[in-house]
Amino acid sequence: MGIYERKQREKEQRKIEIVNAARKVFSHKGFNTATMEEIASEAELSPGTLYLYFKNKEELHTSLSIEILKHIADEIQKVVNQDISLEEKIERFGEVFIAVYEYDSSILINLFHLQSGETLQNLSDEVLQQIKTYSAMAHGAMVDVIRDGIQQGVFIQEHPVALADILWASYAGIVLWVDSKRLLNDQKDFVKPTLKTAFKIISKGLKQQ
Amino acid sequence: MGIYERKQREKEQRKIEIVNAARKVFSHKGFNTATMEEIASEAELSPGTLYLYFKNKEELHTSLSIEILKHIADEIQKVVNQDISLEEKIERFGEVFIAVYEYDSSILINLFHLQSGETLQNLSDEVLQQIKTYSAMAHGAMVDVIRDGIQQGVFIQEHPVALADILWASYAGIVLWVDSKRLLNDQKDFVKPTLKTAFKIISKGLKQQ
Amino acid sequence: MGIYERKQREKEQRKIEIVNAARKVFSHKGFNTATMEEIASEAELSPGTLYLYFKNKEELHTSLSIEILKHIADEIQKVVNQDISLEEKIERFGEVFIAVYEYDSSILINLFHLQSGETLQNLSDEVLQQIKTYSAMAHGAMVDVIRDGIQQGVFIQEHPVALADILWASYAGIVLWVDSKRLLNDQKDFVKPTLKTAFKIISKGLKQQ
Amino acid sequence: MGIYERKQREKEQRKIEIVNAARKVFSHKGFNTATMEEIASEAELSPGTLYLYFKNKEELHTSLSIEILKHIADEIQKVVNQDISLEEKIERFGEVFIAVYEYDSSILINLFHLQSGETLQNLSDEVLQQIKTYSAMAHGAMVDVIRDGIQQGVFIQEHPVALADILWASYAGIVLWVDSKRLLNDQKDFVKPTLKTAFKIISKGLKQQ
DNA sequence: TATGAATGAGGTTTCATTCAT
DNA sequence: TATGAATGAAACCTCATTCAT
Repeated sequence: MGIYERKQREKEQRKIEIVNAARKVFSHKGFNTATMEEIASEAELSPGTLYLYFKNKEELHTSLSIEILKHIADEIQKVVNQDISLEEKIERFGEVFIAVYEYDSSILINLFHLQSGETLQNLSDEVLQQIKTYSAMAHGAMVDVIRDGIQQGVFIQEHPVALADILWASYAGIVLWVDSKRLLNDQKDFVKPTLKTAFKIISKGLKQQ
Repeated sequence: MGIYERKQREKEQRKIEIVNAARKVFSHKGFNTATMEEIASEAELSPGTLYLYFKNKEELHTSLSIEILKHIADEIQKVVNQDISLEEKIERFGEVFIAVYEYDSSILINLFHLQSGETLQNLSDEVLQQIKTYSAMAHGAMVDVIRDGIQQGVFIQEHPVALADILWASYAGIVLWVDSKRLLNDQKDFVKPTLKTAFKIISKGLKQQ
Repeated sequence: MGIYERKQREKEQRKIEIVNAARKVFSHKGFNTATMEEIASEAELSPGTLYLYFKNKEELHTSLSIEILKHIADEIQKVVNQDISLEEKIERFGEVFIAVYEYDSSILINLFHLQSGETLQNLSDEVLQQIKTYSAMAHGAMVDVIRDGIQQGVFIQEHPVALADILWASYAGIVLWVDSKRLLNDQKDFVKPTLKTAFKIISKGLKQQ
Repeated sequence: MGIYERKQREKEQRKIEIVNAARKVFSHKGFNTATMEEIASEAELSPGTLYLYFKNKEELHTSLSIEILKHIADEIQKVVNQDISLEEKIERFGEVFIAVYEYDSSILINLFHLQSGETLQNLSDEVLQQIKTYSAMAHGAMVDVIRDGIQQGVFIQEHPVALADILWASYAGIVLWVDSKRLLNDQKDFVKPTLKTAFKIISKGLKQQ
């Protein structure tokens, strides 16, 4: 491994550390309340250093969403590759969202944040493109499954992209909402069963007949 | 009408004007980017005046969500009272969300924002209580329909509160998500058909058999 | 009594009510923290009305000091008229300050406030003149006693005006200081004995031999 | 000197610069009228920088009083260590206050301000503790002198702490008052002789017989 | 005379971002 | 590359004061 590659890898590593610190702080405080200084301190770096790796606060925040989009895309692809029925795959997609939620419950809020006009308008074209790409990847795998299902007559006859959107949105939305109810009610045990039920309903609704 | 009542009504009117101005500005700019000065200027008032009617920026913003929660609760109640089948009611609930979305597409984002931990933690108990109340009202009407459906064997056997949550969350989430795709793609005409499909899927998933 | 006199008297009465309310609020909160709205509310009037009687907040605050200066002048005059020895009069002057302090412990702070450059520079000439006048009256009576004492060889040979200043300042300063120690220590019973001792010391120091 | 010490010293230096600027502006304008922007500009810094060194305006202001309390404590200790009679020490204490007054005539006003309830209630516990500490140090030295004097039968038999309070308060109060008369009368030369007389009176009053 | 809603200037404070070291 | 002190713009919010009624 040449010196350039090593440096490159160290740089990549440092970036990951920052993202991890950022996730911790953004999760805890939310976008507005979190400060760059806190994130720097969590990453055991100085504020200035963050700006060597990220153009500004917004893009640091966005990188969290990109990271998770990548992760979701990967996990969904794994489900697609499994040797199970299409219906089962649809249900497993839901479990991907649950896993993401359990890893960091604030992350889906970030995803929705990201999509809000306020945020989108302030992003650089480059980052916007990244989001579109990874988003498309994650969706793409879903679309494939659905398209297959339609062709085999297992799923209802609708535009597969629209169906993938619906799947994605309702899964993400439900996780988000159920989580917010948990915040309001301070009880936690209903979260997972409710989500399971939700995914069953959606997948049932998708089926032909 | 006495002088007291007139004054009271004027005051109420003024509050509505402020809320309208706030909606316009928050929609356009989002919570952070919007400034109180802009809102005041939109309402043709001075900044200080806003604070005679709302304790701070946060509560002004929240009042938008409360307003819409009230509206949703009303509309859902209207659907409940209609002389149509339970299945149809479920689908009409979706149309309530579409109507809200068409009235002001940013408003559902507010609702999700509102439920995020970041916001909830900064709210006064009084306002928090209001949110819980209206939220409960809106859900309550849904729960009634679902409970009836379960008893009549039309809907699947699950906890009706959980089902209402799922319904609400997936409807709101889908509207939100589909809207964000519109923002990313700059095309609009797929929004409504996609939503319609979504609601059909959910309501189908709810049904017994 | 003509209608003009009655009106005049009512006006005077209203002014006293405002001053009383102002004293209560300023005592409790201090000059900066107190608001005109609070004072108005305490006086069961509207904010605007205060401005019919006082040019601004500063002058309303100053009027408290003028009021107390008048009061001190009166009380000191009473001591002067008593049929007691000059030495005793000097000690009784101290009791006047104690009485003022017991009536409203914040009032001597006001007096010192008043004399600070910050305040003096913002006062109208008219009010400034009033202060000088009443201040001179209060001092005048002291000066008379001291001048007599000097002539009778009871007090030390110094400029009587200077001695009166010293008397006034040390009495006021001690009351103020001892009160502030009370605030820091949350104990109260040492205040009066300490003051008594203080006055004894001063009056002893004044004496010839 | 290592790099850490240099930085530490620079930081200390910067703090002193800010305090100096603050003293100048607060002296000239008083607490309310002075603005942080003015102080920053006087220190040739930006407003934000002040907040790196002081939590808020109140604590910056208070730091002036703490500084002077320290100074007074030192100077009084020096008097205590001098090889002069106890009576002389008492008179020299007065000169400490005169010197402080001549260094910055507004500073004793700050000290009295500080002790007023309005200010004390808004101070952090930490700062409050500092004030108590330095205050106690300054008083402590006075108390020692007085206690000696009582034991030697030179001073009157009273609680030495109370006597120190009286000494402190009358000295500070007199300086303050005499200064305010200067402001009202626009003449200056009577200040020092009056103060001298005052201290003579007090110290005479303290003496046994 | 009294009201009290409205004003709007201006203050404190925060914090993303920069840049000399 | 990393630092972290300094920046300074800009936001929120307060409240003394005014003025139409």
